[in-house]
Amino acid sequence: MKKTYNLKDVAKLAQVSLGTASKVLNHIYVKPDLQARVEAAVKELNYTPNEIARSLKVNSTNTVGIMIPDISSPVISKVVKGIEDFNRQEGYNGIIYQTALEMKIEEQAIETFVRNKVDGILYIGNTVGEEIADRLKESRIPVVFIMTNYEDPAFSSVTIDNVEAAYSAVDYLCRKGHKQILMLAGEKEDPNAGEPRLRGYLEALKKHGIEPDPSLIRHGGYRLKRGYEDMSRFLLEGKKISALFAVSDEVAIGAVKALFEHQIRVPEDVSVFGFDGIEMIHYSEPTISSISQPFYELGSEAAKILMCCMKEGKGNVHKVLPFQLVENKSVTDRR
Amino acid sequence: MKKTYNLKDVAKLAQVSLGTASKVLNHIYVKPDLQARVEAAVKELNYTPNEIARSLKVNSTNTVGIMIPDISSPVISKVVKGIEDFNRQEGYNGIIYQTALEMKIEEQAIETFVRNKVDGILYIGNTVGEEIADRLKESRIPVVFIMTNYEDPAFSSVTIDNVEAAYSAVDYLCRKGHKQILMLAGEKEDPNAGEPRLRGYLEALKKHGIEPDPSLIRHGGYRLKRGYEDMSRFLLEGKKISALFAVSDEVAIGAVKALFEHQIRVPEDVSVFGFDGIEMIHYSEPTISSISQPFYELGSEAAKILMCCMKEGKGNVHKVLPFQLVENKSVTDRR
DNA sequence: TATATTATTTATAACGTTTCAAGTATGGAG
DNA sequence: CTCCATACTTGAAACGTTATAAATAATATA
Repeated sequence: MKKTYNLKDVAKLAQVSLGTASKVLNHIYVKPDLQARVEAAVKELNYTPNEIARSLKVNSTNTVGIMIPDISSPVISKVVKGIEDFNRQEGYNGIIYQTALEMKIEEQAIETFVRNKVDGILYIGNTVGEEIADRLKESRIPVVFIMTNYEDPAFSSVTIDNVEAAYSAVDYLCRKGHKQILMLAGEKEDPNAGEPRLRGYLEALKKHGIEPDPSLIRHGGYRLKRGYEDMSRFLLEGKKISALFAVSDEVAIGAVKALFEHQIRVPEDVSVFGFDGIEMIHYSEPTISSISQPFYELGSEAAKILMCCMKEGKGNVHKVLPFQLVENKSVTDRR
Repeated sequence: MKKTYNLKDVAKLAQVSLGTASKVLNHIYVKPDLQARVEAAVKELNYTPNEIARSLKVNSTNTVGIMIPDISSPVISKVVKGIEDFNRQEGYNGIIYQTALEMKIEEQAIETFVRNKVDGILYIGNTVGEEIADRLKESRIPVVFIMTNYEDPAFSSVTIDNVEAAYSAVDYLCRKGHKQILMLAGEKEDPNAGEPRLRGYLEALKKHGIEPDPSLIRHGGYRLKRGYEDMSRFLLEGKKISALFAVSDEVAIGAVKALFEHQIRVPEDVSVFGFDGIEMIHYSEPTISSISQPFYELGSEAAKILMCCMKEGKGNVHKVLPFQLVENKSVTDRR
């Protein structure tokens, strides 16, 4: 078993001191001849620095912890891509921890991050419990929340304006003459997506003088299957609607399947409006109008802000990125 | 700035030696009273072990490096979920490195993994270049390839039988009476997905006595957009076909969109068969028949094998997981 | 009771870096 | 030619653990 060389070996071979060898590797000036000898030795021994030892000494790991509900969601994975690409370019690594939005697991995640001395934390969730917030604070690690609603001067955040986005979606539907608009609204207790998007929906109805019908507000989930199930259940009631506003594109696509199975045409019979702007909305039949969130940028922007927090030590930056209304073929004009 | 406590502080407070404190934390027997004192001190100081220091000392990080083309792919993200779930349960962390299948970046990934002393590497790609294989070997880190074709006794792997899977897909189409079967075949030089799936296609045609028509084999990409583009391009030629076999579900879904735009009905005019079994095949219109790969299991199984390699030091396990043929509504009977 | 044996605990040396005070060249000024 | 500043280089001390050998306490044996 060939031993793996360390900096001491390099120094010895180059006939310089450990300190000098270290300097060369950190691009600190030493006399050219010594530098050359060290570099030659590095090559000769095929030396690779031990990042663990460095981390221990300088007390910084160039690693960030990433808490997400579920990597297999198209939304999350796009955000993570934005994060990873930015971090990589800065020479940082990421440890991903899937929490399934469960507080217990979130606590484990934080524990793991603390033990592993991550330099920063990126958090995607929806509800941030007090306990979690407290743990994050006592960890004294910079945190940036992504697409996560939580007001606290101790942390930074990157989001879109969910109320405004939902408002403009429903406003769009109303302008097209829709009056009975079902909302598949996500989780009732979700202060991030569920609650604000519902609020936007209500505000838009109000503006258009439409009395909200409680039976047209259905709470449920965010994923494909739930969209299909929740819509199917609604359709069994036989209630008449002219449009559907879904809390996510996955729910919208699931709902379209349910509508199709009930021989209800989209958009001729019922219009559908989604939320998120995942790639698939352009490939479903019909293509689905939606609010497009800049996932990749949400990720990269958050990573960038975190980088500042880690390097300059300050926190409390709050950035709201713009959304976009994407017009596709799933909404018809009722005027 | 409150200092963060270390094991020495704990030992001092508990009035025991450092070694004893260490033992308690590693669940090695010490007299109950000492143990109690240490535990009390740990709680009192809110002590968290420094994993970095431990890693340096024991020369093992409980971390695995994960090389993948792109986390935002529905296929990859499912595999990664399988990996992460298994690793988490074993107390391991993962460092994800997106390679975009570029050798240059793959080299950087390996370099990063070596510096950070990962205990094992999971690799998803398609082509494994000699250089990459050599680097992996000289790193002396256990490696498991996932969904990646590379024959070398030095490494382990988890895959499905792509030839067999493609064969059974095309065989299925042939049995339904299809003769002019277009294959959107992925990359020509891809020994993992592209090449073997094409081989399966050819073998099935041969078995059914169908002379393969070279103009019905189109190389291209694997993602939604490429599926749409590649199919659109094909359709402009006006060539008649009765079925399409797509190298991936994303390609299939993209192609369905192209077909739809050309007013070609699926499956009435053209049948479509996909590959992968991503969730979306059940939500497209029509639902798409496909070969379902056990993504999650591919990931978790690979992580499990890697765990063995890391702990027992042996490599060279090759596991082939079963695929499944999923019958949906995108294929019609032509007999 | 003294001694041999076993069971625990302790002190100390690593692990591979960076850092900083102290040391040694180098070069310029007097 | 001597003396000082300046420019590099060096040696040793960390960083927070684990592991090992040496020391001590506890128990059994005669």
